[in-house]
Amino acid sequence: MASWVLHVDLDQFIAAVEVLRRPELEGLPVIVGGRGDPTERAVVSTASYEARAFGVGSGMPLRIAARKAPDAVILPVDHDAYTEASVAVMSTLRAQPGATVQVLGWDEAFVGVDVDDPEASARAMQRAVLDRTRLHCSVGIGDTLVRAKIATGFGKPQGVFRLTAENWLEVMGHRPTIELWGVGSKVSKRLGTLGIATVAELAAAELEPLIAEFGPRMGAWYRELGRGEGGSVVDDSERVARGHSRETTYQHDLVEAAEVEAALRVLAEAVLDDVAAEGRPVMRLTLKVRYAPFLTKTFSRKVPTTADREEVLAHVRRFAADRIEPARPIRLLGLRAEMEMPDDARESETPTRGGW
DNA sequence: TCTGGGGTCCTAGGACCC
DNA sequence: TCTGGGGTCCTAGGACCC
Repeated sequence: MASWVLHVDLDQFIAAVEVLRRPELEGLPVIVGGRGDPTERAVVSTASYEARAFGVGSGMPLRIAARKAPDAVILPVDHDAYTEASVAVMSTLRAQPGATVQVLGWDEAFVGVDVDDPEASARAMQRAVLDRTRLHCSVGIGDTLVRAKIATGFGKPQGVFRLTAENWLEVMGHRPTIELWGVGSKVSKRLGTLGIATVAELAAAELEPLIAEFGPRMGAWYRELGRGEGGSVVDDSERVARGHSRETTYQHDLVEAAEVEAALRVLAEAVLDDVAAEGRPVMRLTLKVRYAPFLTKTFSRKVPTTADREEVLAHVRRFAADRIEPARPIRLLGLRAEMEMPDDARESETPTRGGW
C-alpha cells in the first residue's frame, strides 16, 4: 500500500447549491454575488458553467457580469446555506475508511489515504458525496499536496486525474508558471524577467537568481513548486485562527467624519465579537482604508494584550483619528485584529500564502 | 469596467539594543 | 570625525488563495 493525497473539489459549488433548491434553474446561466443586485458595488462569488460560457467568472464586478450575460439569473450570496452544504460534504469525506481530511475552504479538502488503488478511493468519495448531498465533485490524485491540488483541474467536471513525479513534466512542463498554485500574475511576470516562462524552465532554474529576486525562502519554494514537490502529509489538526477581520465596501462613499466614525464602530464591534469567541487577547490592529478611487492604505499597530474590549475600541478610535485622512472620500474600511497565538501553534515549515 | 470579504505568509527597512 | 556587526522588534506593503 502507498500513501496518496487526494484533493476533492466541488464543481461550481455555490451555484450548484442554489440550483439544488431551485431545480427550475437547472441548465440556465446562474450568477451568485453580493445581494443579487447588479446595480450595486459587488462581485461574482460563483458562476454556473452556463454563465461562464458568457465570460463570467468569480471576482468579476457584478455589474460587468450582468452586462456579459444579460439573461443570467443573479442570486444573493447565502452564506449559511453553503456552510451547511460544506459541513455535510466534509463529514462524508471524514467517514471514508482510513481518510485523513484537511479542509481548505467551503468547497475543497485534501484527503490522505493509504491504498493501492487511489482511483477507486476517488470514485468512492465522489459517489458518497453525491449520494449524501447531491453535489458533484472532481478529485485530483497526487504524491504531493501540490500535485494533487493541480491535478483536480484536469479532472473537472466530475472526473478524476492523477499527477505524480512520473507525469508531472509531461503534463505541466510546457505550461506557463501562472498555472502553478501559489504563482499569480505578479510572480509569473517577475519570473519572466529571469527568463523563466514555463514550469519546466522553473523546475530546471538555478537557485541563485531566484533567491536574489524573491529571497531565500520564497526563491527556493518557487523552484520546488516548479517541480511539483513539497509536502505530502495531509494535516487534519485543527487550525488556530491568527486573527479576524471585517471589511465593507460602501455603496456611497463616506465623506462626513461622523459617518466614518459610525462605520468604523460597526466594523470594530463585529471583529471584537469574532475575537471574543476565540477567547484570546488582541495583539495587533490593522486598519485598511480605500479612498475613492482605488488608493488603498493599510496601517497596523500593536496593542497591549492586557487591553479589554473597551480599551481596544479606544485604540481603534485613536488609531483611525491618527491615520485616516479627513476630507477624503472613503470607499472601503477594513479592520483586522490579530490575536496572541497559543504556545503550541507552530511556525509553518513551507510558505503557504493563501493558507492550507 | 472598475474591482467583495475572509484569510495566510513573506520581505524590506527603520528603530533600538548590546 | 565619521560610522562595526549582530540581533530583535515593529510597521508598511506585497502577494496569493478561496
